[in-house]
Amino acid sequence: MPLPASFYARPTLIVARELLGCRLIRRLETGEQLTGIITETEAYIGEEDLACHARAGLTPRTRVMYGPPGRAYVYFTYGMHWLLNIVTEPEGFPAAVLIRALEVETGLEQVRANRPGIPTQRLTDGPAKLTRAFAIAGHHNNLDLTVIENGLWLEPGREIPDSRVTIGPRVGLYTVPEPWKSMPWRFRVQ
DNA sequence: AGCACGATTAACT
DNA sequence: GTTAATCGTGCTC
Repeated sequence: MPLPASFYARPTLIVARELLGCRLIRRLETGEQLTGIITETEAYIGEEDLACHARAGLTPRTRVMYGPPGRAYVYFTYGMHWLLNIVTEPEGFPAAVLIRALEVETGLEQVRANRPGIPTQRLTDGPAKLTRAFAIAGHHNNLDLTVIENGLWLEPGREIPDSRVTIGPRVGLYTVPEPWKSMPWRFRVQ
């Protein structure tokens, strides 16, 4: 059963922490399923957070983050990469969790085919790597992830104890001013 | 209309 | 450690 909208309609930091260990499932058009356990997330929270795209307010790009929780916010960056986020908080408040890394469970052969020439350990250890590996791109933007019909959803997976979770600053923020640059909103499984 | 830059990656010195 | 690749977005003129 997919995680329901009520799971995502909570404070973004709670959702980011609890998504660790959850299973991401991508059902391809062929019917084959790729699954992985989420091992790294980051929270982006509201217009005040100057690292969050919503700092620009409501625009065509950020509209999805203002929408209902449990939708995919997939955006294009650096001219070549797609990044997967999941919208959080009640509708109207712009926030999301970036999925930064996962551990492939099933569909490894297909994942390898999507990431030719890449060593197994490196297939999905970055936010743009996992979208390529799982064939997630712009057409998934604004997709409802609380139903299986759309071919992309999440489920409860493994329990991750706090002792295995590392919390630290978000990465890749070069021109973001303090305090936002250093907020400990990144969650990783050791 | 023009421009600077980016929630990155892979290859390279 | 550095850097090229590559283009949509939002801001300035």
